[in-house]
Amino acid sequence: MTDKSIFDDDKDPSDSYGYSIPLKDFFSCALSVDCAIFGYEDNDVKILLIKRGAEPFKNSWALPGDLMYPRENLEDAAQRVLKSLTGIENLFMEQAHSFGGVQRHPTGRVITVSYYSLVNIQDYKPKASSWAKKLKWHSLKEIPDLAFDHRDILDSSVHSLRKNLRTRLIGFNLLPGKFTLKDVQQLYELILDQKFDKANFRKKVLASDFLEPLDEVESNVPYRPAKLYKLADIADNSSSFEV
Amino acid sequence: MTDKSIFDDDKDPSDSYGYSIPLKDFFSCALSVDCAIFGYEDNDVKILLIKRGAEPFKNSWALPGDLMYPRENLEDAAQRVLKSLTGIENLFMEQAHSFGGVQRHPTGRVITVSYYSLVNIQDYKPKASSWAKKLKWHSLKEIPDLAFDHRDILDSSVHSLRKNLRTRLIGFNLLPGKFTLKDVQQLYELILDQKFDKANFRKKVLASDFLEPLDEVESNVPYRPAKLYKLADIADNSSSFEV
DNA sequence: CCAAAAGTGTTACCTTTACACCCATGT
DNA sequence: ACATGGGTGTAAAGGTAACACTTTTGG
Repeated sequence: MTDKSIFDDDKDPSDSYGYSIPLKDFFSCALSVDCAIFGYEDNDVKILLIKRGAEPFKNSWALPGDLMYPRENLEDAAQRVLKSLTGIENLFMEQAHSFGGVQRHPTGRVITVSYYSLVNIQDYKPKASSWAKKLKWHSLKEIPDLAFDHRDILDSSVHSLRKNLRTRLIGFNLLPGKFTLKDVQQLYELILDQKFDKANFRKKVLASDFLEPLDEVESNVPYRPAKLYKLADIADNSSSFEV
Repeated sequence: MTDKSIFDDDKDPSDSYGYSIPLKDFFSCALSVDCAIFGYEDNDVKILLIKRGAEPFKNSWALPGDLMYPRENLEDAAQRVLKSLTGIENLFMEQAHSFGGVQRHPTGRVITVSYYSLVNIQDYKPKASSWAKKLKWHSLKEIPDLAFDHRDILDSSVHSLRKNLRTRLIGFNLLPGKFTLKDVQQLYELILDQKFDKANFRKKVLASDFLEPLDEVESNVPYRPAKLYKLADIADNSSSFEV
């Protein structure tokens, strides 16, 4: 690990061109990426956690995350790490926030960049691999103690999620390929912790043209089956939808 | 600088606990912070740039930014660097985005975290210091070539600024201590590149309770002087204001 | 027929928009 | 008096919220 002496002579270099500590001492940090993958199932929003099989924080639950290679783009690192630990590939993730507390990693100075995304749990069957011992979708209502400052990272990701759900299309990512309008409404109510009027919610979501009606309805329900919809092809991440 | 060999044996470590390259090789990156400080003057939004007096990109214009010490919090680094290069102290800055392209810094692997803030140019008299040779408020309309990927960082900061201006209070930071409603409107029109109806804009901004009227009016104007306002004490960064 | 949830129409209310008009001041 | 920009009122248009209602299914 980094020579401890680096830490003992931080001085203000601002009075000269160049630096008062050797340039190489600045190049002693590591970067990591942490992925907050939200899923939706049983009318509940869940977060994908792994059980760490490696030190530090061995056996603790944590967000899937790992060190970035020195010659790897941040985005590539996020993709690689997620795939390596959970098997999930090619998932678009959005950068959320960077965490740079000095003491946040016991091994040395590690700054982490968090990414988040939303998936429908039915569509992904993640499987623990590499040093991830276990993997589980945890309800946001019961989050265990997490490694490092992952609780802060998770909270910050939830915040980004809520903020973006109001203005962007990302919410639909959580739903299965075919879904009812009620599913959409329940999802929004759950994430935003807010009730919507059924008639008005439908009008708004249908008016947005993001949904394409299918010639299909629910089956095996003891009441009038609801029409099924899919996400319209034209809808992309830049489309806006205000609830 | 970092031993080149680190870069030549990046391998996928996902098949074993631990890593296929020595742990210390991960700790070979540097972090930097870059500050996008927006100012407002003469009905124009400007960005504070420094002329670099040190390699690399010596003599190029750049956002004020520098390497973070290995034992320094990110936020502390942002404050220190801004003060060191421009003299501006205790300015609240918001984290915007992190940039981690492999080739973005010629010296080695440097990931940068950008921060931004808004100030009223009248209130700050920044002065180039440390390795900043010169310092200048540049109109956003005429940005010179910038060092590193600072153009991308600037664009991303402008984007964050616009996004937040619509829902948060930050816009008022750009204004002097006393200002007219017209000043507010011009600022919003300028940043959002959009015209607002005078009567309606006034109603909205006054209804928000963010402004406190002063017993004072403009002077030396060849027409009816406008009433002056100041930002109300109760208004904080969490207050919302929708234009 | 009933229960349950899907799905729709109507109205009252509120906000936004557009625009006209009056007001205060320096010259 | 008049030109200039400050400041205000109002009515039309549009969107939102609330709620009652009809429809379709399984039992």
